Amino acid sequence: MNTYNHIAIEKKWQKIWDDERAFHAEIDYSKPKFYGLIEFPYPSGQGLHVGHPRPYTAMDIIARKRRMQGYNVLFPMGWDAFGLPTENYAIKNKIHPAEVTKNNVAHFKAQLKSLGFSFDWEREVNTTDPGYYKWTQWIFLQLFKKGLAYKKEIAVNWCPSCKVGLANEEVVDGCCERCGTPVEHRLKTQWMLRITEYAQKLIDGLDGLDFIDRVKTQQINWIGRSEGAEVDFKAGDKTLTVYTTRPDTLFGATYMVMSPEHPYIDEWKDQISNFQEVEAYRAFARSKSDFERTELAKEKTGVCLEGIKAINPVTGTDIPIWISDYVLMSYGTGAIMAVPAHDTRDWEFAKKFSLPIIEVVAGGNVQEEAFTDIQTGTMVNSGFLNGLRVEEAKKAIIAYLSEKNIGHAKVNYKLRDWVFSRQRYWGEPIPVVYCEHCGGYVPLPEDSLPLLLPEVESYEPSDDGESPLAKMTDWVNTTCPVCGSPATRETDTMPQWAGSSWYFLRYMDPKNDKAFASKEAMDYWSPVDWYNGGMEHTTLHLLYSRFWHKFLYDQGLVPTPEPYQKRTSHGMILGEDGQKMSKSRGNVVNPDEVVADYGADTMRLYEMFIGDFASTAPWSTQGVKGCRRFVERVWKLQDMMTDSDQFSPDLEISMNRTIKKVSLDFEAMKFNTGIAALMALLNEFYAKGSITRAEMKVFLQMINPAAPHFTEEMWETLGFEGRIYKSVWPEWDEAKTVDASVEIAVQIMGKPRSVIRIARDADQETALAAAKADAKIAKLLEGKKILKEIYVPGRIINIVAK
RNA sequence: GCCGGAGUGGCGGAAUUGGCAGACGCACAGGACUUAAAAUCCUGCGGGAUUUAACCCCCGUACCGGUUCGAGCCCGGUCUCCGGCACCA
Repeated sequence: MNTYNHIAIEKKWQKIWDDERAFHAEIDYSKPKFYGLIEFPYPSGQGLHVGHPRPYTAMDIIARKRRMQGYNVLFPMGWDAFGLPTENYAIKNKIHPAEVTKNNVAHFKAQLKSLGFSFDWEREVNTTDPGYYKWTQWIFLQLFKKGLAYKKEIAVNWCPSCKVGLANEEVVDGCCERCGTPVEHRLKTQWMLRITEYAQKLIDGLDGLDFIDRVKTQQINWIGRSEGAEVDFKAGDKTLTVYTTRPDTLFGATYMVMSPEHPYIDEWKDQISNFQEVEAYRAFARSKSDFERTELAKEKTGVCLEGIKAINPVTGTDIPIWISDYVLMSYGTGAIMAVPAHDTRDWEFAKKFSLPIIEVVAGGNVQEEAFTDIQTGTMVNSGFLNGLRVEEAKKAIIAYLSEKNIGHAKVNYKLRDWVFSRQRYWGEPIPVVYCEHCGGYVPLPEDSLPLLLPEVESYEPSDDGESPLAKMTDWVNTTCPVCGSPATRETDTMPQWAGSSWYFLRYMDPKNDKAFASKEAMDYWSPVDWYNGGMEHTTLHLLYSRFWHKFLYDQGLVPTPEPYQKRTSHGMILGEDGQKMSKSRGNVVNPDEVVADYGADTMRLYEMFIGDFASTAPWSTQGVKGCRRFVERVWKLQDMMTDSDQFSPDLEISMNRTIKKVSLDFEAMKFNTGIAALMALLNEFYAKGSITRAEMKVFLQMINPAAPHFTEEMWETLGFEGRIYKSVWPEWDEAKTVDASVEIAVQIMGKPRSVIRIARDADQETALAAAKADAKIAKLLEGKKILKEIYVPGRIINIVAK
């Protein structure tokens, strides 16, 4: 037997697979299909990280197994290549970002190929390719035409280091997700996408989907639906509307609070006697960054608007209006009714400023703390609501408000519209022009797409927050496609999330230049059957792409209301020291070295064997060696093989059990236990000192999806027919997964005392007789009275005796 | 603070979902082979008590209590860790 040379073997088979177009998804729409998807990487300059292959190997195993089970499999790969790091690298090294991208992609691709993934490379996509972003722009135009893309002056999260506006989802603890710099607020005109329009649909759509629960709950929490009511208060000469989830406590509203940004404040300027003080507070609130707002002690601050009074609509009482930054302009109406007795924040505020606290739900001590329980309380001090329970009172007050026309039920969402523009170069140009004559933004004609990124001298963004494209006056100044008047191009570009919001559709028909994908291709391949990705994308990419897809569905452009049928998630791989891998810690494992030293097959097996797929796990070089040892032991089976084309009788059950376990475990992403079962079976072959040809065939097939190279090599060497990747996945015989006789434990008083071997389907009488005949059991039962006997066939016998 | 998830040997982790806790791998120890080492193969490996040896016995799945013939798994309470959200009215 030749020695195992992973370098030669892996190179050989990677070339053969390429030459044979082994993993090309057929355009044969009559076969059953399987569309498996993993998140396409951002091709960074650092190259592949050992974290990348974990989900890729997992889905590769599923894809390879499904092919062996007769499916037409689409398992594609591409590049999410727009983005800041490339642009920053380009600026620093004076290379065009497109050039940087090209180099990085080539490096990534070589690394992925060295791992032997069965991607259909003929369907490779790249978001920075004009043939691709043409359709990103096209979809944007559809959103624009339906009023879902709009421009608005808003206070954006501004990262002073990246010099770019950020979406809410990109701000973590008040800091820039990417560089950690505290985010500031800046007023800027930004393109927005009306994802809020789809808030309810995004919640409802989750119902029929096979997403892991963590993902569903996180999306639901992020969307943040709440049910309540809007109530109108007379306030000065105006009507001030508030949103509340506790309309039942209206009788306890002893003051109101407006956000410092509320527009009424300026309109009341002449009537507010302490306006200077109010202005000072507003300036103070404005200067606080998000970081300070979340990190600083949540000590309540605020100023009373002197000279303006509101009236509680149910009690008729005059109540004061305050402004405070604990009320946000971006949620509800930007104003609240304060019920200090039953809301923790209002209670703190009322205590600090000595405002009256009136109990309207009995059950707590509202002088000590706010009583917020909605289950147990009964209404008091509340006129016609007295005596009702909270839920009843909510209905009653809403009915009353509706009848008087001063309020109504209302649903609110925490989700906010998606800030869609970036003041950077390396992104998709937004295909609109601003035309004075037409009085606004005019979309470019669809047949003029793609709108190419112009060549610029310098990619550097400016401190004033203008995109590098703004400096390109030749490009910016154009004519309006509608009226022909002079017009200016939009100079902001799209965020990185744009291209990834629909890429799975492009894979279905990647070269189409008439449409983003043909109806035929989408009807066949949609939806993605299984999408595995990181938890960190739950409220970003995953939510954004569901939104785009739902929009496209509503326009009749895609066949399914949801893009992904199933979503699973993998855990992170930590450094050997249990810490997150990072350059500064010096604990980064380079996948190229692992592949070179141990081989791709070992690397793949190890990453699957490392632990529970969904959990984080630390890297272990010793563990890698253990998997290499497994590969070599399998390799050495060649010397032990006999010619028999049957399973040997004493291994028949093990064989069938292992086929079943591996088949089911892989399907459930329990790769660690699936591989453990293969190792256990290997140990059986070693214990026996031989393996039959029939056993070898099935054994190699089961290992193949996880470790495709050396199994293919052994398949060929041993003279099995064709290619292993084209062979048919083994089936198990359920009847042969169980032995006729079985060992079961015999307990006395719940403690295991002995083990007996009896027929699997032995009846209670036989089983108990056998148990009592056991010497140990007989001895322990001597002189005792049997009170109860439990027999669970195939599992256990428990005898209760005193 | 709120919402999720978890806590099992020296380590990564198993446990048919209420039925012999610790599969499989790593590390470690002993043995075989070797001039020797590595590699490889075999054996052992939760803790304790006891023993010439085997059997046997006790304890053990973060902690306290409960349900059950039987609990790592279910219920009540406590602690710790991880993830998400966080002044959302």
